[in-house]
Amino acid sequence: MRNDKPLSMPEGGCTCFQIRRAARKVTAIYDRHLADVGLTVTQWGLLANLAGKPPTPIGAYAEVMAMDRTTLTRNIKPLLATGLMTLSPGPDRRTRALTLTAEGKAMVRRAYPTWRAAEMEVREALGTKATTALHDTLRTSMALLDAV
Amino acid sequence: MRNDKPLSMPEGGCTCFQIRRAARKVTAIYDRHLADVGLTVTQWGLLANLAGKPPTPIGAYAEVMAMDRTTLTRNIKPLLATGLMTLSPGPDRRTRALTLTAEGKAMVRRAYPTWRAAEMEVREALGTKATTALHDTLRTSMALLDAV
DNA sequence: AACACTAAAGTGCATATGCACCTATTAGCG
DNA sequence: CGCTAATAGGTGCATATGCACTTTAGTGTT
Repeated sequence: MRNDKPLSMPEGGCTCFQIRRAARKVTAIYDRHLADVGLTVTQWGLLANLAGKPPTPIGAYAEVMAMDRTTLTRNIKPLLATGLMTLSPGPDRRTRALTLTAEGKAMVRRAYPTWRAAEMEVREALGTKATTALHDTLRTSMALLDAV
Repeated sequence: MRNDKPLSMPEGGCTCFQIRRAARKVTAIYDRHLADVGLTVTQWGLLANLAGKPPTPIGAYAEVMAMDRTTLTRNIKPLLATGLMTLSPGPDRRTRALTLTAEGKAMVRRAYPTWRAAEMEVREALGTKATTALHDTLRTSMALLDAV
């Protein structure tokens, strides 16, 4: 086997590159839609998933969102600043629990159709079959990686 | 159809959330391996894909890497600072062309096995079938989204 | 040549990401 | 009770991301 060019196609063959590229592309679509209501897709996710939950500590919510705890700490900053969620003291003096405010709930209701529009744009671009394949593949892959 | 709870599972059902979560997870694996040689996966990608290319202008390279031009401008900063690549003047006084330095080429050779190790870790966690499915699905999906 | 238009790249701002490290508090154990 | 472990959370630093805007340089038209 010749081996002069062992540095083959990291961009085409690198799983990480592929998935990051896809994340950038898809994020751009969602962010473009959600900009109409002044949210990023990350912020939308944090708000929408908190809706209906009881006051949730930072660490627990980070786990739910599969996000680093310190990343969550920073990601909620603009949401706290705009009054869409609040940090209330937990049972523990260490703990601080996240809750949606009334404004936050209103925002979730307002942003929902916008999120749906983004979701539909992707769904229409991909078609039903590719959309299902993408969801299934990602879900399966993540389950396998989480198991490690 | 009842519609009292229209705000259904954005985290499970949101394509964007799924793909960003996957990107975080996979990035962590690659970054953990590549930290051994002092690179992030983004930096590895930028170095490895520049190897063998003639001096490439910023904008052109951003397009190759499917990355925003201004993001590339910033991502190359640590690579320029550590002397792994250089910006030389292009044919045009507006243009600045990227090239790997000798140190950069050496780094690519050195980091290659490390990258392979990360790739293999993911591949082994997923198995051959899921790995192929992930690659194919992402490639297909991106082609469909780029077409829009 | 003068002026408008386009192209290449950088900056300001804001967010997203995560490791290493720090602080405060609680739980547990002798 | 007092010391130690573990737990919850925040900060510093560095990178990653991209939109809006600016700067500089080439292009083209009259």
